[in-house]
Amino acid sequence: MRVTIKDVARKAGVSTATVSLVLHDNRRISVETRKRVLKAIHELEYQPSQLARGLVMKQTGNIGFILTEDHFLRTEPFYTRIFLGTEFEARESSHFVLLTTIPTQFTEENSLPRFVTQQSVDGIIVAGKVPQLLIEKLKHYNMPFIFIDYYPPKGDYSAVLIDNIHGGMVATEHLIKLGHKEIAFIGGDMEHPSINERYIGYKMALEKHGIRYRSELVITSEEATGKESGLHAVCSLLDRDIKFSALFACNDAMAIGAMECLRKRGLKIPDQVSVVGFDDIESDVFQDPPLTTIAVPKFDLGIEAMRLMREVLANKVRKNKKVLVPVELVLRKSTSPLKK
Amino acid sequence: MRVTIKDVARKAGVSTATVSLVLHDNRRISVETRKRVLKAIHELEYQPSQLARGLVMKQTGNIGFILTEDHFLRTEPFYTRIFLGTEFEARESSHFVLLTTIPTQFTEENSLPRFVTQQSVDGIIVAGKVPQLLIEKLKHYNMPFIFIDYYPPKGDYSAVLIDNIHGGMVATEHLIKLGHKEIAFIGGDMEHPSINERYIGYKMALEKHGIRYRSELVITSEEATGKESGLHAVCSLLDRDIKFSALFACNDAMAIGAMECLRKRGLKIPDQVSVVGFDDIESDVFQDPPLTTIAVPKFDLGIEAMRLMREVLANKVRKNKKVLVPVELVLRKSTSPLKK
DNA sequence: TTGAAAGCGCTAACAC
DNA sequence: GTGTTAGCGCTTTCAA
Repeated sequence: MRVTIKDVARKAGVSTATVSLVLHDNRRISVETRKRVLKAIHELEYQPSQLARGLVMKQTGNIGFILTEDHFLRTEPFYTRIFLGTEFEARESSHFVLLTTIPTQFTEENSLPRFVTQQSVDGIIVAGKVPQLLIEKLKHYNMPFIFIDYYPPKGDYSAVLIDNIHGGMVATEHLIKLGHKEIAFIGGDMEHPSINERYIGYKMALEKHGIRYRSELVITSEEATGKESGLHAVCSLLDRDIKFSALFACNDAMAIGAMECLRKRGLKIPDQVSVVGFDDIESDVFQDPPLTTIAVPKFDLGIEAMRLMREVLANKVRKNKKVLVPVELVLRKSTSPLKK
Repeated sequence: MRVTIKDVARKAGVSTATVSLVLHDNRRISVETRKRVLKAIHELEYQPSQLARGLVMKQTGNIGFILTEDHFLRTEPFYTRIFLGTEFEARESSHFVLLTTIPTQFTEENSLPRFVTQQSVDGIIVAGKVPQLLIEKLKHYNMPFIFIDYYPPKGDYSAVLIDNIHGGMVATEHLIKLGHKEIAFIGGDMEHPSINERYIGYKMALEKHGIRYRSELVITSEEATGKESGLHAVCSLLDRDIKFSALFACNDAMAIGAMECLRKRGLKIPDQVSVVGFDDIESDVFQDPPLTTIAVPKFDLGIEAMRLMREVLANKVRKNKKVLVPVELVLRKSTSPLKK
């Protein structure tokens, strides 16, 4: 049989109410009894029942974590790291995180995660880009939700976002400081806010340093943001005989594809072309040369989301607070000063 | 305010007990009232509180899922797939799965997952190889646990395992049927039951087909089971001038490393050496040539674990039942008939 | 500073 | 067949 608050009360010679009060360290308990109760708790190895507590306090102690199946099953442990951050931070407030995936193509036929229909969570964290339909459906339930690394086109929500604009600037400025002036940008899925922001950062850096923006140096027509897209984008640049001494790819996957093309065409990295990516994925280090990039602190994204969730749950904050997680340049071997 | 069983009872003009009985579809309720109750439930969109239910039924409705941080963050989505299987199957019985990681080097300093110390789960699923210390600590809590793809050296537990022996046989027999007689085996971390079983399967197949086991064709000295180990193992074989026309690697990672070495040494795959792996990881398809392997149904492993957990929870089964999940040969391009 | 008691939403005897 | 009632383990007024 489980040790209950009654057992503790009996052992300490007090009422259950008193035990409850010391548990919530209420100060109007005398040091004396407080000590007795604590001792009893310790000796009995008492653990309060979350169930009973939740029942009276009208909260489940759970947070739902939703992402698309694709994102969760990605080879790159991007979202798993974010989840881990959330789970880690959840320990601070004794929350549990219920992870579930939704079909990448979420349609009317698909039902919402059970923990929302069943109201088994106090709030929902949505990681990565998700179908608008999901959001619409989620709105019917009276639960706070927080986005990570995505921001729905309409509506005003709480979110934890990557500081993409700044990252884009830093990446580009790094290249500029190395003496480069002909800096290409390749991106894909430009609808995605994150990608678009990195592009904005690129443009801002150019402007700041008085370098003219040249549209022929920019590829934004790729549909996807994978290796193949990167390869394709750079090849198309090269095919059109566009000259550039440096390249900023909107993410590492594309950067890696780009390097593949560059290598194939016999261009030396970084001697002839400097390359910088974005994300800091695991395989960067195994590239030849290792890829210089903007590191995104995945774990921190999860941590911040959980913290924000706590604030929202405690009504400490307006429902549309945003937090921008800083990124930083990681110097590896794919960039070098412009050779004359 | 949440819709409760009382609201339903009032609306249907019955007692809460009746509603509860309908919910658990007890048959001694007249079709008539049953219908009324169901209607009320539907109209009010009533969702029973898991909290309240759990409190009286003395079960949390949660299952804990533990794996090491390393395993969860692996590039290859092996354990994430297993988790997904568990989570998917959990829907059948309205369970929630609480995923948490433990440090890969779990020591006395590390505490157990909160959901176990706090008794917030009804059972625990442990995926992958974990430190013995974890298991010892877990035993103190009176909860059933089930292992996936690992079996502790001591003790007798419930487990969902890959049919490695059979898989090892099938892989080897495939090679034998192709005419190969000089079949090398490379393995690492032979303490791991799964690896060792695959090795046993290899030996059994040889014996079955009257092929003499030759220890010089076997490398079991590698510490790890990664790409580098595979590369190293095969190179050492080649360095010693050992002849073989086929190779069975204990997993795909090693197989891929092996192919790298083979390619470097100028050996054609499959013309000069046929290669079979084990696991069916994502990158198999991108190898040159695509790797023939034994496919492990990761999702199914998770499903089976959850099913087994249900049986154990319902006391339908002894605590040490094991289920072996079948594997199958996936033919790709890395094997071919022996060339004379 | 502490205790008595009500009640969170549900289930399960036990009556009727 | 259906209702009454007593909890499950906790928190929280309200009294004392």
